[in-house]
Amino acid sequence: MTTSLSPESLPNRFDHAEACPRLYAWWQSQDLFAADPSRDRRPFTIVIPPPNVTGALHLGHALNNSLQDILIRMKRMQGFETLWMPGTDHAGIATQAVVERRLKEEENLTRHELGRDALVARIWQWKDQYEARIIGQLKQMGCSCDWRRTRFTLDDVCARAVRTTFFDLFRQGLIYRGKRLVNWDTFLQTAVSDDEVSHEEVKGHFWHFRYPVIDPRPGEPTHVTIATTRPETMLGDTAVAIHPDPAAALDAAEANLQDRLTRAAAKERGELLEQIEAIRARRRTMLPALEQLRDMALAGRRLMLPLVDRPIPLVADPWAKPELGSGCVKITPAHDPNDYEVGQRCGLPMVNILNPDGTLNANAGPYQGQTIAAARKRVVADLEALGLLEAVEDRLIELAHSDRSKTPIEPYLADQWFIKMDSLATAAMQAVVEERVRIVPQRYAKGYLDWLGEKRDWPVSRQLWWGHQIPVWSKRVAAAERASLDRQIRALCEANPAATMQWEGADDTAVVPGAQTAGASDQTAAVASLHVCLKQDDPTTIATLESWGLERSPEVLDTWFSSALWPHSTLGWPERTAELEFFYPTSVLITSRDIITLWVARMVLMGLNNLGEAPFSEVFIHPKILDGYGETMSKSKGNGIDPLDVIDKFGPDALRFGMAHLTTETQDVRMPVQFECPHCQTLIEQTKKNRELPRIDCPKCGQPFATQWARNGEDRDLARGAVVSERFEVARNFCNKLWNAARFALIHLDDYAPAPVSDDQLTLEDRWVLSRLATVAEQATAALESYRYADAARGLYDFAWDEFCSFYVEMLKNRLSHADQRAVAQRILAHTLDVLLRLLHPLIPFITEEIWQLLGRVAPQRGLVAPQPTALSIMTAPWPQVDAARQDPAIEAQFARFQAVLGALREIRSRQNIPPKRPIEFAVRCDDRTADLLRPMQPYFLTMAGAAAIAWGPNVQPPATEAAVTLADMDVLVDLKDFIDVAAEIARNEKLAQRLCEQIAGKESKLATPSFVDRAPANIVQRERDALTQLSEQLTATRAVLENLRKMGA
RNA sequence: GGGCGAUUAGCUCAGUUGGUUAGAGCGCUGCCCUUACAAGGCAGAAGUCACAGGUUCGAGUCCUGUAUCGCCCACCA
Repeated sequence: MTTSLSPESLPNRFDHAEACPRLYAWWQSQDLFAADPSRDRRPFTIVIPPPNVTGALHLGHALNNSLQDILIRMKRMQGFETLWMPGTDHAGIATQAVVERRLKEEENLTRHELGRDALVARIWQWKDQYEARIIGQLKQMGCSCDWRRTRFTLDDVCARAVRTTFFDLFRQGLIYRGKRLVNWDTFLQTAVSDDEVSHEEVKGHFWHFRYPVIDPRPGEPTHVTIATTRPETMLGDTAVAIHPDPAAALDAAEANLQDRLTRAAAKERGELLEQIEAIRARRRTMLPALEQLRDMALAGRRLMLPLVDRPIPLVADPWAKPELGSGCVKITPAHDPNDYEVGQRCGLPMVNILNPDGTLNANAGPYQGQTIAAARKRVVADLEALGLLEAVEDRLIELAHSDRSKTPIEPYLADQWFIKMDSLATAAMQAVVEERVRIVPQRYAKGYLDWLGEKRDWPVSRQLWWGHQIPVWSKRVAAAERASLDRQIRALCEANPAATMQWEGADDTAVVPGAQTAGASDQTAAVASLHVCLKQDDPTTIATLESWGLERSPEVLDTWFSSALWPHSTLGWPERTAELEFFYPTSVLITSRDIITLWVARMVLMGLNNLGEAPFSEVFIHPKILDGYGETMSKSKGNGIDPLDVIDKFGPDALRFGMAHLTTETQDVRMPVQFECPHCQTLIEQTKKNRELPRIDCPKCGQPFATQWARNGEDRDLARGAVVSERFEVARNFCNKLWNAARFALIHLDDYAPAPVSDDQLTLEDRWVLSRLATVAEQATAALESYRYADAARGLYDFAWDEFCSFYVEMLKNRLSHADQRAVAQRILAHTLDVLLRLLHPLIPFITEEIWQLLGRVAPQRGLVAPQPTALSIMTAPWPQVDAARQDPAIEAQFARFQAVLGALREIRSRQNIPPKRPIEFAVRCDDRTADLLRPMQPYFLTMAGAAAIAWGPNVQPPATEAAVTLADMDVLVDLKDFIDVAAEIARNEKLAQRLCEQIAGKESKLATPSFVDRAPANIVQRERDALTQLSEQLTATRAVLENLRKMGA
């Protein structure tokens, strides 16, 4: 790689738009990202949390991937054989929904009209497009993934891992068929997962209905009252429940409240007391009626379900809560998970009333064909007409909406494949408890353990087309047929180890949309289902199975199933590949907290099951990025930031450094968002109001620009305003500072000649900067190794800016102009910059590489003691060793003295408004040692503060007209000659004296407290005494100065 | 309902095991286009560390409670 620029003609800005793609392409051409398991080094592995191919990456991804690349790059420099495994996730429902929606919008087609194969082909096209875009974004961010190994959760390698795992679990008996309430999206006609459902509070009603009792006996109620927020579901009711022991349940409820009362805060007590009182009132007024209803239930009394005129039983079940409502609850087993449980316990039939498109089916009798909303109205009206509507309350209801289609979710029960979690979860919990998997920050381990501790079986089937199709062939078999089929299949499985079978018990309550009523009596018919799982798509076996009437499940697996295998499927498992042997288990997983359970826990569980070893030893959970209002960023809200907008404006290094700078141990990070006017670059604060506008008029230049909401042609033709955050300015400015410091170095290293340097040639500032550098290297390394990214970024920032640039480089300006000092100065400069670049490289890879290349041209041989040739790329340069011998607290303390005097001089200059070019004279009253130390620094006072020293030592006489700054143990006295602003100086000193008095008073009272003097550690007490002495001396000196000034003023 | 977290300068955030006078960046004020950098330099103003108790010789830091905000999980006939 060559650059034709000479150092003097380097631009004063790093041109990231030009340089970054060039550098990235060069890294790739040199194979610097490639991981090779045959190399004799220690492995360090990270698997990327595969981004969904749903769309482009957002700022959360930018954070996540920056943090991974930072670690990867440091480890690579530390000599590890480093693999960062890239890839993307097929993201089941999310991707299918996006493609389906486009299909509808652009071609007005549904997926059923297009057909399964064609739809899947469309989604593959979408995937190719977005995978390319995502990988492009990662590359622009500088991510050093081994791209040759890029995987996709639906590719052949991953598919094989999925098949193998599913088959294995199936054979172990850990996969079974069961019922689960699904969130049915009637628009997309598919089930959606819980995390794709958002709950909104809407105004709704709570209806109280009365169901007539069939043939009430004397003294019995004629009606039973129930309440519901979803009246139309009454068409699917198959019972009304009453608690089997209302008195005991009331006692239990009261005991529970009493227990809470003992722990409750004062504010909550009133409410609890009210509730207790309500229960007591119920015991007095309602208990007899409830017990009567219970007796009726036990006696087998039935109710007449109105509108469809279906007799339904009154059942006794503890799900009914006597402390709530009427004490009776309607039971709709096909549309409510709790009701389903009741149905199971009481042997109730299930009546599904819903078609897949959200209209009511034949089970709804006269309401068949109506939409839910229409049916709801009519059910209420019809019940009212019958005089069975007892009351209507207004109530806020949490209504579930599908994130994908924005339509209300309808819950109903469907057959699903489940994974038994008991043993798998226990193993995954142990891995964390025993710290074989360490979660950082540790507080997140609790959520992981709690979630796994519930051991809720994992429903893994989805009614989708995009995903790994479940490799199970099934048939419902009548009792008569069972024995012969069993014999056939059993023989087949014995002959073929890649086939395994399972009977599903006498379960005839399967409910699918549109299914007819399944009566309780059917259960006795003992129709069982036979399931055969195949490890491979072996055409002969499939043909055989199909000839026997088995059909493959149309369903696909939950997308998290394939994600759970990611750490080993990407390495080629179930093959024992060299990669798997070498790189598994991986080193660390870096992700955000919202998928600790969905993903992290399942990876641990599957890794343990498939390989007997957890997939990683550490999990780092990074913060979440919120907008300026503390809301999560999302494209649908309009407050999301595209990392490419940030890269365009600030550059990829600034994006990464900014991300690291934000990554503290907190769980959230706020990032106020601005629009950038494309005409005048003004930043316009994004508000909740303007973030949804299609166009915005720039308040500065008045010109309009488009936002992501631009829909009509006129708006779309406008220039688009980027959405950015000024929180990246710090990082951008830092990169610029570094670039210019490097420019200074390059300009002054033109005659660099590598020669050994001995310690006695080093000046105070050399020793100081080397000491600081060693400390910073140590701290930055420790910080990055323990995921304290912000500490690393801040430490390096402070050193580079405040110490290297503001002091060391400034001081070099003198020495470089002296021929006899130039060579040593150049050596230390080149060395310091070299080490600093290497420390910064993981954070800001592009700019450090560019400088590294340029530095290599003027100073190819660097090193503190003996010159050494440097690496071709900074990526392969060794990580700086911590040079403990260079750490010198004494030198740092001495340098601090110099800095203090310099600061005092600058303060006086500024206070007195002395023109910058006008030199001043000063004296320092201090002890002899300090004087000896500071005397050689005279040239620096001249160049850095425009101040010439006229005297040093304990007995210097103050100049006639002075301004003074009193430091810890010395006075800096400036001769102000004719330009003193006496009044200003008096005011300043008065203020200072007052502050000193306050501090002295504080210290004195502290030291006068016997308990402090007696009980605090001696060193602390001594420190207070020393401080008091020093403050008193400062006060005396300040008063003397004041007196002098007042004389002058008079 | 359960859990987790936050509250420090106008804004965004640091603040190690409790111990001198609580820091940074942005913004603000003043001076400077000083030959690496105006995306810069020098200096300055700005804080009742959310509130109330407690522990301690000593609390931004530890404990309890309150308020506000946020996130996760569960549930709501």
